[in-house]
Amino acid sequence: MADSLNERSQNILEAIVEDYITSAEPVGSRAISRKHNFNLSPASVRNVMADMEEMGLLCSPHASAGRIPTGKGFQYYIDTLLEVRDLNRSEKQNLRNSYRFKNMRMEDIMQEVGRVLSGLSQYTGLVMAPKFISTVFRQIEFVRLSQGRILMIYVSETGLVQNKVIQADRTLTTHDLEKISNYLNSELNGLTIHQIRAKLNQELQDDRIVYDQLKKQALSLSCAALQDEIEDQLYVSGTSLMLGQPEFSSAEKMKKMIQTLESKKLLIELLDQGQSAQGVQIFIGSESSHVDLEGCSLITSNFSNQKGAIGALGVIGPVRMNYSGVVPIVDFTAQLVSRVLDRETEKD
Amino acid sequence: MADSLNERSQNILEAIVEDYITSAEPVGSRAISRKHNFNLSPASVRNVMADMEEMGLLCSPHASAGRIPTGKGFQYYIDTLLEVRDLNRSEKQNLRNSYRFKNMRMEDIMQEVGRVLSGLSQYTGLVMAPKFISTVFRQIEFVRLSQGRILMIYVSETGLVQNKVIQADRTLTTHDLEKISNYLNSELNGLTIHQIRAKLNQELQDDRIVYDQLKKQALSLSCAALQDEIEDQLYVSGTSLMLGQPEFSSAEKMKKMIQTLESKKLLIELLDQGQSAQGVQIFIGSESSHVDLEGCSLITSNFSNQKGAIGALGVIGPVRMNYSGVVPIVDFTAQLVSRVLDRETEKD
DNA sequence: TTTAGCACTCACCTCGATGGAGTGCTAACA
DNA sequence: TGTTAGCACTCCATCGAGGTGAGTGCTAAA
Repeated sequence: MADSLNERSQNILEAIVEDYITSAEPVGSRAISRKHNFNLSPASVRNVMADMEEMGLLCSPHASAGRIPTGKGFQYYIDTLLEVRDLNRSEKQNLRNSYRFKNMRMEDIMQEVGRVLSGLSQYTGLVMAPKFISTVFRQIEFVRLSQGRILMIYVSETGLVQNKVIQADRTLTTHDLEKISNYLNSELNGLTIHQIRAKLNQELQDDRIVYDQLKKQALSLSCAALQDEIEDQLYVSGTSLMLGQPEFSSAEKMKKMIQTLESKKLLIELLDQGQSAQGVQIFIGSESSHVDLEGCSLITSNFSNQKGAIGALGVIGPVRMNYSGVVPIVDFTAQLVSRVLDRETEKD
Repeated sequence: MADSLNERSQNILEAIVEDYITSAEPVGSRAISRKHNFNLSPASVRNVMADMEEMGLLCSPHASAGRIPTGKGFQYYIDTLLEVRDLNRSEKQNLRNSYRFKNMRMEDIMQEVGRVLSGLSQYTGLVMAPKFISTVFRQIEFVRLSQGRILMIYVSETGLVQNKVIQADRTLTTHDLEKISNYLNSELNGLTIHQIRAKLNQELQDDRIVYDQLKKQALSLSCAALQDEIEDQLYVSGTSLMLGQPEFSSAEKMKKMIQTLESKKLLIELLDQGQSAQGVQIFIGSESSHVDLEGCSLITSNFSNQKGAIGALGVIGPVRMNYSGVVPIVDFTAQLVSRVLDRETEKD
């Protein structure tokens, strides 16, 4: 995309981005020429900077301030210059020890992951629980509520509990429901929601089913229960942590950020977008993408167990984020969570 | 508590509080004497104000500013001067129409209530779901996870689903679990958790139980499942709304507020405190109570169905809150929610 | 091609002056 | 005795002037 830079320009861009990441202030030519020993005078650095400003990689808030990287500048840095090292053994062990998953519900695990992510990164942690449609069936139960409504409780193979209220035939007795759930539990065990839906559609076509009362009721109930999507669950933690960053020092910007995090919709959308990708992804909320995320970056990774229950986790913070520090944490955490999901699935 | 005020002082205090509620700025003697037709000169008003300042009901941010009510001043206003009118029929109908509870899960209802409360009040809505211990048993199910862990799913009579992972005897088969849950579902139906715990303790004393394998297993499992508390669930909505208030105009204060709302612990504590009370309660977070809530007020009310499932809802905002507008909303919403809980319980 | 030098720009800080809102006090008045 | 007009006083907010420092762009020399 950007015209390619020669090595010197790259070095200078890298230095500017990294200085800016730690200081959050415009970086001047003198600082660059002194701190990093390029053996270049400030004047030379200025020339390079002027070129990069023209290319749209840098900008200056006003005439006599230093330069700050633009969204495009950060993008270039991330695509070309950023070197992400793997965590070493003891770092991995530390990270593992940060997480306490013992005897936790799936919900608690997700929340814990968010909390740790945000604590380690000092930004805001995001975790999207495995999507309903990608989960594998383990068990379903029905509870009769008043007025013909039925509470459906679905447990996925990883122990994720989701529930939903459905309107159903008033004549169904508790005993009927029990028979139906028994039937479904034996029929659907081990299938993904995807497969289940295919199966349901197929059986809907089958005329013979009208003769089997139980099957018919089971079919209509499971259609109501499993055909529609269930809303994604997004856990946001450490909102206040991120607000310590200088980019949110003005009350105005802080409020906007909170609004964005609170509505969740946009975040879910973004996490969805990276769903087909493998490994860590970085979104930069510059002019291009959504207005509400201007000035923010999102580092995410998917996690999934072997059967394919797909969720996502990550960290959202200012564009001026410590990428080299946060990326490996997000990456390894996603691997850890994937492994935990697999452990849940294990038969003993 | 405060030395009683004569009528004129009361009128002036009321005027000051109400002016301050709408303007968020210190109120001067001239404004009071002009806008409200007490037929008093500013000088007279000043005399009264000076007295009330001495009594601790007012204070002035600096020598040449007007007065603002202190926490104590607000307390006096709320205790003595505030007149809360009931909503009229059409207002009630409007409020009823704001809530869409149809085919919603308990969780969704709680969330919806929070959203509407915050939307109507322009402050932050809080809803604490009925406490586990106060709920009435409807159904329990067990799902085997890996490594001898069992997922317990508990549904209360109002349709509130709670789950928990317990460590149990590895030898329990799915079939055993089914028998146990059937047994428990018939034994415990309609009992409160309170009653169930008493029953469990009693049976633990009973030696004969060792001879009945099923009963023994059921007992140990339900102890693990129902004996401990389950964490309270608090729904917080409209955080960003409240941040529009001028008291949070500084980034510093905004951040503090977010932290308080995010940690939830303190809020749950406060909502718990009002649990024995009836009707609407108002907490003023002045010097007396917790530091984190300085400058905030909390308007809450409990809700409960006839069987006693107790939760709480309310609104948190700056001390300078529109009490006369918000109190009736909180009050009537609590009544509505109570009625919804009862409807859930109804047999059809 | 690089660099030293220099003029220039602009944010930021401080300082002092000004104006306005509101108070407290005092003395006069009903 | 309570109320009020008048007045001096206090303090904040705003504005503009002036100085400072960081950093730039340009030019000419090495």
